[in-house]
Amino acid sequence: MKTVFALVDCNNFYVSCERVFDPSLEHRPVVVLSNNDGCVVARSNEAKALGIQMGTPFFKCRDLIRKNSGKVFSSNYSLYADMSQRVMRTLEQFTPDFEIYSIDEAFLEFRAEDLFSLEQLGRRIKNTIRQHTGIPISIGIGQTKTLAKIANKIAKQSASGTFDITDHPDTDILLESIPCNDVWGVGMQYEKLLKLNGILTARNLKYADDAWLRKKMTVMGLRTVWELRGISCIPLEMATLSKKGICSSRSFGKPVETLNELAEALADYTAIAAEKLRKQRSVAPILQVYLSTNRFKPEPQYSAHITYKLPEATAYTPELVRYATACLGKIYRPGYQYKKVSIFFAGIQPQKYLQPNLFPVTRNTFAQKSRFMNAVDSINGRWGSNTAQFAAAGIKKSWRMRRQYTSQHYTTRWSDLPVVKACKTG
DNA sequence: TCTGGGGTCCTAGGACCC
DNA sequence: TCTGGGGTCCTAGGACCC
Repeated sequence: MKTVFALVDCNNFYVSCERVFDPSLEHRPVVVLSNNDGCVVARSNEAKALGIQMGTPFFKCRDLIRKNSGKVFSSNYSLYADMSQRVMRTLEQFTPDFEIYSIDEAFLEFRAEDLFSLEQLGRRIKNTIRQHTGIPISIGIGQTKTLAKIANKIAKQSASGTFDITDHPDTDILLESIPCNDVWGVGMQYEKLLKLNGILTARNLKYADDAWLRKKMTVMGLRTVWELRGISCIPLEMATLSKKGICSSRSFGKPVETLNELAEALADYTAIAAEKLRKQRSVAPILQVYLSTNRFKPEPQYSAHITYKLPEATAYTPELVRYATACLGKIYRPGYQYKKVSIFFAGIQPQKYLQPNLFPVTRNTFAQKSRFMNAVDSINGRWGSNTAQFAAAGIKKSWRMRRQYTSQHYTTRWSDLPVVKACKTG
């Protein structure tokens, strides 16, 4: 059975989410910043035209944006996650063979013979998403996921916003115009390696030697190249798999020196990661704590990490906070200006396979701990995160990240609902 | 003043086993 | 004089993605 893949990608997703609720942002340079208002992570086409690159530190382009009457937003993840869900729910209506690839991308698979015109189908999807959610998208169609990705890049440049590479008389001509680092799976390191070996375009890559690729870029690289040749090697992944590692990490709004404040922040992040753990009904047997200063500053640098194997895997926040705090105490050195602390849970396993320790480590039973955590999670689910939180995470939280330009929670908070004003006509 | 956060997969090498 | 072969598991590190 011959199938084709369509890659749907939301255009400038975070910016588009903001624009849905504020039409005055159309035709203006708009950027959305990363956590802590650090770097640019989304740009409108007008901002791209000003030469603002993905990942540019905000302080380097602030003036340029201001001079061009641009608008800046801190990231508003609850808004973007909610809008993403709406897009995905609409996409699902077009095929059961559907993979959510990221917050703003999805792969759809179709049986080629079922379809009259792929290009037409693409346009129908695009119009429906626009009508239902207000988000503009681009669609690329190809015989493999990698080719669909390339088709999507081409679609973004076209007026229609869709492009079907299966329909093209000579793909080699198209691939000739694509630099090899634009191919999905080729990053900076491989780009350098390929360049050294005279491989500059996607077309060069397509005809590179298999044995050499296998040796230099592992099976992953070989898979990518076969996909360029039209042989599908990367299947659709429809099930959402449980995470194998869960991390929570944020840099501070201002440098932090004391162990006390670091421990507060770490407790806060540990509670966030533990909630994710419980959400997928897992427990963690191993935790890692990372600590580091600001590598961009000329001051003395220090970074360290420590791995700790728990006596018994758990998702119980108070226990995890206790272990994490003890780990932090071991790697903390006074006299440094710290920028970031992180927690990482590894070796994650389903809670139902939990191997209890022969010698119980706490007096509370598993059932008691579960009931307590369930109560905390449902309070926060109902009334908003941080409604119930642990005192270890502090009250003042002076280390908290900067978010100076946040928009409203238009779709997830009653008090922030957009208001439609009536106006007289005629 | 000011530089993000959260994941995946693969490989090489060492420890350990019989 | 002379010191095997084959396997598994774990970890660190490196590549990639959005």
